[in-house]
Amino acid sequence: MVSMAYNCRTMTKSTIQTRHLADGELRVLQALWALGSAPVRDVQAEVAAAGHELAYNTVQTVLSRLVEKGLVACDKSSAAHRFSPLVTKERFRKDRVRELLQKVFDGASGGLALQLVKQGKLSEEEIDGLQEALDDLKKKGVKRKRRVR
Amino acid sequence: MVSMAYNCRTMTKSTIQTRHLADGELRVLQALWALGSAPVRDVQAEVAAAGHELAYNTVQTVLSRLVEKGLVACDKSSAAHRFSPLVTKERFRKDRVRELLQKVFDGASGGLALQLVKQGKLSEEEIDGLQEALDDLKKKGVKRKRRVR
DNA sequence: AACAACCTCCGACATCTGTAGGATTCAGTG
DNA sequence: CACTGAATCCTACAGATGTCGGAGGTTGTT
Repeated sequence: MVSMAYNCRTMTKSTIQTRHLADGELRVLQALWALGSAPVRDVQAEVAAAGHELAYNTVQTVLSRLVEKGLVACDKSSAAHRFSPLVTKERFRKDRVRELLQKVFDGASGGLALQLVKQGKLSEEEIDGLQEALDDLKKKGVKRKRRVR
Repeated sequence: MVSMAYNCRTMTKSTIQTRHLADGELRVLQALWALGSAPVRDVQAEVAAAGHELAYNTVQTVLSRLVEKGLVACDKSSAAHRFSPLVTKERFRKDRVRELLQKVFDGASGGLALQLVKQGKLSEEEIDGLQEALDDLKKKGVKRKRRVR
């Protein structure tokens, strides 16, 4: 029924916006990211493996809600339906960061980043990766106006 | 399931953990951060100023819910109660970052930071600040096991 | 065919959030 | 003191989520 709750199906990549998911839904989606495509039974197992036991039916309900929201696809061709994620983990992460920035950090990326560098225990590799990214940024881009939104 | 969702009133600073707040509650809390301490009327005005018109009673309800959750204090000594935040914006931000890290980034700070640097539009100053922070980290911390906070 | 296993579908109920109306109470003014 | 305007308190209702139970359809096996 198309459920236009989230019209995240316009085609420009940057238009897609996933909304904040509640804990349970996120857990199930994460299981799907790990599995790629799977029937309820497997998703349930994966969620359980991740530390959250849930009744079969519960997983099913959550999955169908995710389908309604357009975040998961359901292939009904065979007896046991197979579900698969429609958003990538990367996309989702990006959106969550954006959300956090807007809602909690007044859009100041620098503040969040700084907070992270100070509070997160970064490994040497991570530090290197970051420095590299920063150098890049500085070198080639400071004025490039990348318009989004 | 006991619903002990929020027993955040133990006194050690590091024990306090604010839970994810819904949008409306966050907006009200933000107004309080801006005001410091204020009666409903003022909070309502502040929230409105920030772009969200709400009925007086709505603000009041949200405030009392925040009080229940232990995030806001209510001084009833005078006729019009005065509300004030019990958590600082900093504390809250820190917790939200931690939450995002755990729920969406598998605890990998580096991933989030990188995401930010790439996606967030950082100003030159922010970039400099970050590089500095990173240099610091690298210089003094790499092998020292770094006792938590 | 009859049975057991497994699935899906539908319905349900509790909690949390958004939003607010109506009743009640209180403080200041003729 | 009676009235008025403002503030508080209580109640409500709808939508989103968390969590399932039970009815009823498929399928593989005896």
